[in-house]
Amino acid sequence: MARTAGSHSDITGPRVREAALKLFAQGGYAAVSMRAIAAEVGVQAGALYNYTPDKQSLLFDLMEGHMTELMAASQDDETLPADQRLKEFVSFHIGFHHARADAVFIAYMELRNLTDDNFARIEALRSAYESGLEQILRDGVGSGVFQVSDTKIATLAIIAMLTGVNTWYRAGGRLSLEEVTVQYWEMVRRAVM
Amino acid sequence: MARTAGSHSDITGPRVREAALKLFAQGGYAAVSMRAIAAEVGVQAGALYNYTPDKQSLLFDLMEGHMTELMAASQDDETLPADQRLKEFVSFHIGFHHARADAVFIAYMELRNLTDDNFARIEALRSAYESGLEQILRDGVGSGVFQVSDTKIATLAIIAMLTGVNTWYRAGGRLSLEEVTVQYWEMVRRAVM
DNA sequence: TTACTTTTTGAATGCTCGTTCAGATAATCG
DNA sequence: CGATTATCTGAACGAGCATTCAAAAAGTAA
Repeated sequence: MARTAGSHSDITGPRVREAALKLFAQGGYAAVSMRAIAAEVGVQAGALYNYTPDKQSLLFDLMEGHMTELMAASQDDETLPADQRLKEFVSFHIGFHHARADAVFIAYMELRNLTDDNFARIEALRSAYESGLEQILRDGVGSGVFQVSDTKIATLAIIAMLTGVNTWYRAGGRLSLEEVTVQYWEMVRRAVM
Repeated sequence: MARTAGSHSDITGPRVREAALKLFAQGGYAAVSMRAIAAEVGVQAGALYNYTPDKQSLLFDLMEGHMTELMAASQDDETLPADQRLKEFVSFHIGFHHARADAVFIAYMELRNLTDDNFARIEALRSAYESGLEQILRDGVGSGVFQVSDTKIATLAIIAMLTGVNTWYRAGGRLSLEEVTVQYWEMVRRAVM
């Protein structure tokens, strides 16, 4: 046997990334073997090297892809009042992260497995995302609608709080994601207004 | 060579646990070999098995030890007003977690490397700790000092926010831990009162 | 000192790891 | 169709993995 019927890089490539995403999130980068990823895809381990030069690049590509998507998806209309922008941020953050739980998990847990260069690039993206929120807070303080003594700390606190939803929320539970979002927005609003 | 000069289980035992804690936090459970732990201690890998039946038990003992310490250290005087109890909780949580950053990191990151039984025991401890905070919130709602519509969600949100300090705070930075604690208490207070 | 216990070494066991590559088969192109 | 390219297999490589254990040395107690 060699090339298999129906095989095509347009099909196998995405499946490799999906399998790696799922398995890395499940067991952690170090604990997942290339053979395990290959088995999930349904190929032999050697075939993976048509799609990534090595395991480390596979991890980095997943993380960079996630962070880039995050930056692309986050919108902020600076002409709106700060409280409205903040409400939109809360809603977006919870929704986006919930829809990509595996990628979020990896992006937070596997930073230490990146080379220094790769780490710096991911951190730059994360920092840019955080700056978006901080700008909202600063604008709100400037316009007098928020009372926040340290916008940097408030930024980190809010993001940690919102991202935490991913650790416990499961669809089909007591509350819908919309109800959860309402509750978090209420807490965030009161914390800064 | 065999037994080495000065060797004693009262000395080597703690050093094994310290080395494992440090290395697990640094590189992750799966990425750290028994040989690496042994090298950190200054013994051969075989000697570790005088102190743990296997690698998995070493991880579990560290996590259980951390969670047990956390439960033992957290105090809550139910006779005090709820807002005072909450303030004390915020201060305690930030301080305790900062002082044990490695153990906290492991306790949050390595849950998936536990067997089902061990996972259940750690989760029970975590749940008990969270219940302590939730009880404060419920009492505060009962006495009218807090306005919280869902104490369970508020509990999870507050803990995520406070634990997040560990991801960015480093001694010697712009703010002291006391200043950080004041800021977080202000946000928590406003979120629930 | 002698007998006994505690602690460690160092070698060995059987696996699994990431990665490479020649050869084989399928898809595609002219 | 035949020629070329794309994709995958299967075996192999050297290395490192967790764990075991007999033997050796150090500590301890009589």
